[in-house]
Amino acid sequence: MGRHSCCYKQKLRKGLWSPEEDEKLLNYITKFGHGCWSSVPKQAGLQRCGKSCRLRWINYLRPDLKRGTFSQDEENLIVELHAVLGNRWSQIAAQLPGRTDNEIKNLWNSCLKKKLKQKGIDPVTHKPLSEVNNGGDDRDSVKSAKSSDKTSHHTCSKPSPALSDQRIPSPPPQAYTHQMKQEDDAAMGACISGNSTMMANSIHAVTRDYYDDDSFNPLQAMANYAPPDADIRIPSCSATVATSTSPWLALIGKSFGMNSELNLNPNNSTPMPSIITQSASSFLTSPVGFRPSMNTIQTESLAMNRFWDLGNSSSSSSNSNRSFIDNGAFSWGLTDCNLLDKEASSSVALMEAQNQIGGMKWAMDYSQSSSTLMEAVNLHNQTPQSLYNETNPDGSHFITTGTCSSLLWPQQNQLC
DNA sequence: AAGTGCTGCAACCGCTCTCTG
DNA sequence: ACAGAGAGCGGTTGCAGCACT
Repeated sequence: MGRHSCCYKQKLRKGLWSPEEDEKLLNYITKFGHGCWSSVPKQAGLQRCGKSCRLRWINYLRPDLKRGTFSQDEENLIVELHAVLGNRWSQIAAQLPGRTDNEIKNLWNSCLKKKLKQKGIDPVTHKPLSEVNNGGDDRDSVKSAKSSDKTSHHTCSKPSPALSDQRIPSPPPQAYTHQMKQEDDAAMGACISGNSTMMANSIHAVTRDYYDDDSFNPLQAMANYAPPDADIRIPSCSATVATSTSPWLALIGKSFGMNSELNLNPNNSTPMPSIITQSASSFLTSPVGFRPSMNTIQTESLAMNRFWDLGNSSSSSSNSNRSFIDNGAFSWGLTDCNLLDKEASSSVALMEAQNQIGGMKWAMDYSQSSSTLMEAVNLHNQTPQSLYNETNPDGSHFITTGTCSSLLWPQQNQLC
């Protein structure tokens, strides 16, 4: 416990900021920028620590802040994002222009949690409260009940860890066998072709990689493995994707862990819960991806030998074509929903699915053809790499990489 | 009018990560 | 490789203002 080290050195003001202090800070940063925060208070003539100045600027003085109450759309988006990202307030805030993480965090703790509970949804797991209570582990609810018997919200104890706090451990080293690849290929193919029986297997195939259970959440994993400055984009645009035509959506819905009873039969038109549909559809119908940091790749991703695809399904009824580019870190999901559409392909001059692996950059040029063999270029040594147009059991196609696979499966030549 | 409890917001605290020397 | 400083994040607390008795 104690004050930040910089505050020990001299007697610094704490507490609320006066209008004069605000003006000094605003004037200084407007003229000179903040640069090194620790030097800001001195330069600006403030008896504050740099940390306090930074916070005041970010949460209150920044000119691009949108003040005022949150709209219903914003609240909905926060709930959706929280379901995916957990208490990653800064990442949630990144999706809401003009809003700060602190603001969103306060809104969540003071308002949205209650609203969800009133709707019978557990704010931690985003599952129905009845389900959570049955599990007997609704710690947050228990605590809330206890604290409500007392005095104020301040008596709330530390909430149970959200999904985001449950860091996904590095997967155990695992040899990648021919059989496993075949299973994965079949599973992915099934995922694409909409074969319901095989799709069930595909879920298993995807999740089995790391945890031997269905709790694995690829979106959560993506967020967890992403570096703090990662460019994770979950655009708010929300095209309608019918679950009946989008097995991949069903897969992601399952992976969200929000509805374990999700019917995976693509011919079944049972609507998904709206929160899943919206989250998943917005996720899937827009370019999504992030650039893993080198550290991430070196320390975590390269230790894996299997990865998942984060592409998006076609929003049309066609689920036959799909591109996933396995590159050893994550399969980049930069495939636009129309990318493989022939008419649209010409407009996509260069859809870059670029990543860095050990200093190599990969770029996929989709401008040549949308349905035949494509070329990937290793930018590092300019070596063309082949992409293969593969055929699903039902005759539909999907695209996968050739030589790139040696990165995905580094032990390809030493298969068990 | 005074006391009490509740609420929402702003700010602080401690921790972790990253950068730099 | 290591230590220290800075930046950023999420959890927590302090407090002003409001509602209610």
